[in-house]
Amino acid sequence: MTELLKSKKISETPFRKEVLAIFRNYTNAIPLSTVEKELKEYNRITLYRTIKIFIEKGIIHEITISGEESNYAICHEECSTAAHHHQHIHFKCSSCKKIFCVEVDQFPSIILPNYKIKQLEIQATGLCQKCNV
Amino acid sequence: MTELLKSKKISETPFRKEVLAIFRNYTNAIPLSTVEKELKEYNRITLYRTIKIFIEKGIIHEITISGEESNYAICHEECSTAAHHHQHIHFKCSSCKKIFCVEVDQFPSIILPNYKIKQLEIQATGLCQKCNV
DNA sequence: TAATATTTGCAACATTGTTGCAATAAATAT
DNA sequence: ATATTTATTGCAACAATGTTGCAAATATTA
Ligand SMILES: [Mn+2]
Ligand SMILES: [Mn+2]
Ligand SMILES: [Zn+2]
Ligand SMILES: [Zn+2]
Repeated sequence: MTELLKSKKISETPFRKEVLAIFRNYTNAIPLSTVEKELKEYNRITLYRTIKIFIEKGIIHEITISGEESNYAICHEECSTAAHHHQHIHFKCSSCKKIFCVEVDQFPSIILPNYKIKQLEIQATGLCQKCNV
Repeated sequence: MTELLKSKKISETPFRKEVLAIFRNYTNAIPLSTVEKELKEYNRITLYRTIKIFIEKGIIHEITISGEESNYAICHEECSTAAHHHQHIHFKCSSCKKIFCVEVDQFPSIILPNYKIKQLEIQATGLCQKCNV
């Protein structure tokens, strides 16, 4: 299962495997601080570089929400090295604060008179299943 | 026209008027670095605090795009002190790199089986009118 | 197993944002 | 208009976040 690193053509080091495993253990997106908590021991700089290369290689993607720490999640769709083009939305639960990547069968489209839209990115806020009892 | 500061119940100081005027002179969203360039002379800390209070009071709103400097734009809709609820999308032109707040007559809605969506935030990428010749 | 390419960790630095506090300026009440 | 009250500004000092060059260590390839 750590074939992923090889398939993305980056060296398979213990540290990278460890970080990848952390992302895989979560069903939601997580910030750097969570990755840090999960790692027993780590070098701050190496972690930054690991996150960076994971994003570049299409292993994880970044989710930014105003005024909050960036979150990161595994790319389930096949992401190119060049760009992340996800047809899913980012859902933030206002109760448990977790951020989920959610597939949606009918991704909306917008037409604007004076703009040529190539891509949409959608963030939703609300309640996740667990919190919406 | 500087009534805005009074109406938002914050003191009307020369510096705040100056910063507000800068935002009003742009039709697109701008990052802090642009505000800084426009100001002849300024105190870094005061500027941070000004941006912060402008956001809190619903005068401007923040637009965050992955891996980029935050951008800020005047709130044209009436924003409460509590939260910014904009029914417009944020459009980033991949050519001129400008970010625009764009009204859309039919704001899309999404229904997800396991989530209760309260609010959507939409970012679009593509070409603006000027760049789409 | 040796040669080569890549990653890691250190030191040092850059950038970005925050806080306490006294001086200053703005708003309000006389 | 002037005094009183309240809020803002700027300084110093700090905290958090992210970056770079480079030598040692490790992974990949031959
Ligand atoms: Mn996602
Ligand atoms: Mn906007
Ligand atoms: Zn939840
Ligand atoms: Zn453009």
